Amino acid sequence: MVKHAQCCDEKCVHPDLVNRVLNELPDEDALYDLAELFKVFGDSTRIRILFALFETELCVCDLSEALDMTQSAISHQLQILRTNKLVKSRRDGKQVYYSLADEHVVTIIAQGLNHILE
Amino acid sequence: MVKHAQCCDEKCVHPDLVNRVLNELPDEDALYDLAELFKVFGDSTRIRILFALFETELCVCDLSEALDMTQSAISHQLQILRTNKLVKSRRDGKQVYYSLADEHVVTIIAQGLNHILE
DNA sequence: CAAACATATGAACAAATGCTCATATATAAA
DNA sequence: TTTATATATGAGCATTTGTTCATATGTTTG
Repeated sequence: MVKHAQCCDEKCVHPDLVNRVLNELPDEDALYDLAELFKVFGDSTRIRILFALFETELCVCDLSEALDMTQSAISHQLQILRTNKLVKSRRDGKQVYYSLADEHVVTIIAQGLNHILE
Repeated sequence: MVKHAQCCDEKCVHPDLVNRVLNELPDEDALYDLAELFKVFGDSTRIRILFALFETELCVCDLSEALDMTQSAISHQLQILRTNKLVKSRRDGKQVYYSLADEHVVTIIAQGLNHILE
């Protein structure tokens, strides 16, 4: 078997461009956080929860019924949404009501829809 | 062990709201596609690739060096980005150059950054 | 206080995901 | 045409992720 040379072992095709890119790239932390944020939107259960909350605040029980899913599954996903500051909650007696944390959520989803609908 | 009643076995807390939500929810296909789109943004390697392409088109080799990752790893991620129409490619000799497919990519990432930066 | 109900959460498990390694394909150069 | 280089891709593997099940926590009611 022949040992192939790896592409770009040395400075290769466009070292100048590579350097420019490296200078402009946001720091690792920001990139990681950004990916984490989009990861939260990247699940259809969570997207459905967010869409449901477009209308109005809802308690866990309502969400569970609207999306036809286990209360436990919904609660787990709500925790992720809460941790990432996409929803907020308030308790009223036995129920806990969830609502969108801010307008960014709507804007981000709207941009995503734009792309989907071409 | 006591058998606990499940929450919402019957129409529960706000059946009216639940119905309204059900009427307004986009169809399953759209929700799935939307989640798929965000899932693509939800990985820091792919986010870094997209950021790198903010500057200029780059060949696989450049990306591989800029992000300090295997050519194979980059190619695999580029395939995902291509499949989801977030980047486009053109061949020039041995190199294949990648660039952003359209402005939506920039807009979506910008909205994400807004949320990160509070 | 005890019982009932709404929600939260840890553990376990199956499915999805991202990387590596080996290799295939495409183009250029010798 | 043979060889070298750039990119693409399938298989394997380790990690992550979403759901379920059991149970804990918090609140109201009797």
